[in-house]
Amino acid sequence: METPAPTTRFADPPAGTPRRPGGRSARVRRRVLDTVITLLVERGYDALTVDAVAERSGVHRTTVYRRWRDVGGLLADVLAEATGDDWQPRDTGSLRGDLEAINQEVHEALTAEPPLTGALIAASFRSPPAAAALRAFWADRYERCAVVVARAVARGEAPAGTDARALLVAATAPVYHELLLLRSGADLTVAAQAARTAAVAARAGAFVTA
Amino acid sequence: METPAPTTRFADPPAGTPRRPGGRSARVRRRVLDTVITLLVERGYDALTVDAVAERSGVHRTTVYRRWRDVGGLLADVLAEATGDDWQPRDTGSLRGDLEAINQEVHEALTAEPPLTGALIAASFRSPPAAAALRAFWADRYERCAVVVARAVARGEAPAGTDARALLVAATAPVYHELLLLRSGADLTVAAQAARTAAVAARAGAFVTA
DNA sequence: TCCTTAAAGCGACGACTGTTGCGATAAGAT
DNA sequence: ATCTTATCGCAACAGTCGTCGCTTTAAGGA
Repeated sequence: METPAPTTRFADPPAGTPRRPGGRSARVRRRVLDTVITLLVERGYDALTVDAVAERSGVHRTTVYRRWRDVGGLLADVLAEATGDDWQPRDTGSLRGDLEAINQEVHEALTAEPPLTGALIAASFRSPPAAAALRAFWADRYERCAVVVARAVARGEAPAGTDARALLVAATAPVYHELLLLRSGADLTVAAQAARTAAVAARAGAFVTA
Repeated sequence: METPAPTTRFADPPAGTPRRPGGRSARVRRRVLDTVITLLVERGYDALTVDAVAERSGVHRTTVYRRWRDVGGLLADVLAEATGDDWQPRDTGSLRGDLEAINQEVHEALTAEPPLTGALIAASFRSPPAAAALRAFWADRYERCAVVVARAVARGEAPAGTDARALLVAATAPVYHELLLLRSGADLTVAAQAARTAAVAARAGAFVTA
């Protein structure tokens, strides 16, 4: 004659936001996320299973499944934690130089071993939370890079009204495309070439929208 | 006192190339590949398991596993079959128009429902055969598109020595980037904008390598 | 300090994945 | 027509994935 026990717990917050975020939950979260990074670095993406994370971290399988649902959820949480860093684009003195510097970092991230970025992207195709986290990460990055365009406009390297995002996408997209999709064994010249092209197009006013 | 039976069959050709490609093997292949496409269209990528394909096609699980190994192998075979079509880029009379037409097709492919292209790309991150097939497909497409650049050079819209592949990648990469990675709800203007930018850069000689 | 109950731990389960050994069938050569 | 053997069908298996009902622990409020 009591109220029936709820069949599902954790109804409202789907993952990562316990209503008692204190001591134990915090410790569990920390141990799990640390383990995710460790496993990813040591054994790569394919070895990153929920079971492996659970065993290695000493947290029970069921707990991981309930709080993070799957590997994508785990990666999303790791990524969310990493998004709030203090990264800023370098200031090299020219638009082309700035874009080249950005593209070099993109190139490094995409060719790093183990392929952490690649793992996140692969996961984003299977897990909506991972996709959302990655989208947020990139939105943040592109926003911070807008200052590069502002500086270029101030120097007269691009006309006023230049669409910063479009310019940045044009500069970086070829690097992602070659390395991630076409998987050509592209070296750093791709990064430089794409940056140069975007700078030329910007000067010609190709990114002025209105 | 006979030679011991080999424990593994299908040693040399890993997939899809039986040494007796005749009647039965051909029928099995056809039924399986048709089923892959059907399932992909009807239920999407996540429902595309080896078991589902086996059951639906009436071919035994074991046979599918032996010939195609996994879902990636199945998709790779489907893709290989689709690569040999007679596709050609449209001739609109201008570089910008040609690039726009190409980008429109890319846009369509990436936003099609169900997301067949997306499924292939997702699979390419997990299966080397699928990745190889996709790479071959794109290499073929970019090669066929080179004629667009040749026409542009002939019309004087780009200087001689323009790197066709670099130009085409610059034109198309932003569309893939926005739709696949950034997942912004980008409409066709992205396609047009990227084509326009690439055309401007080409005219300015941004793709002349030497 | 005590109480309520959110969250973690536990064991078992059904479903699915991929493999193996063996027998049955038929492709392709003679 | 006959024979060899590549390929397919079959059944059973271990391993993994994700879930569920239940118990135990401890977070956070009184």
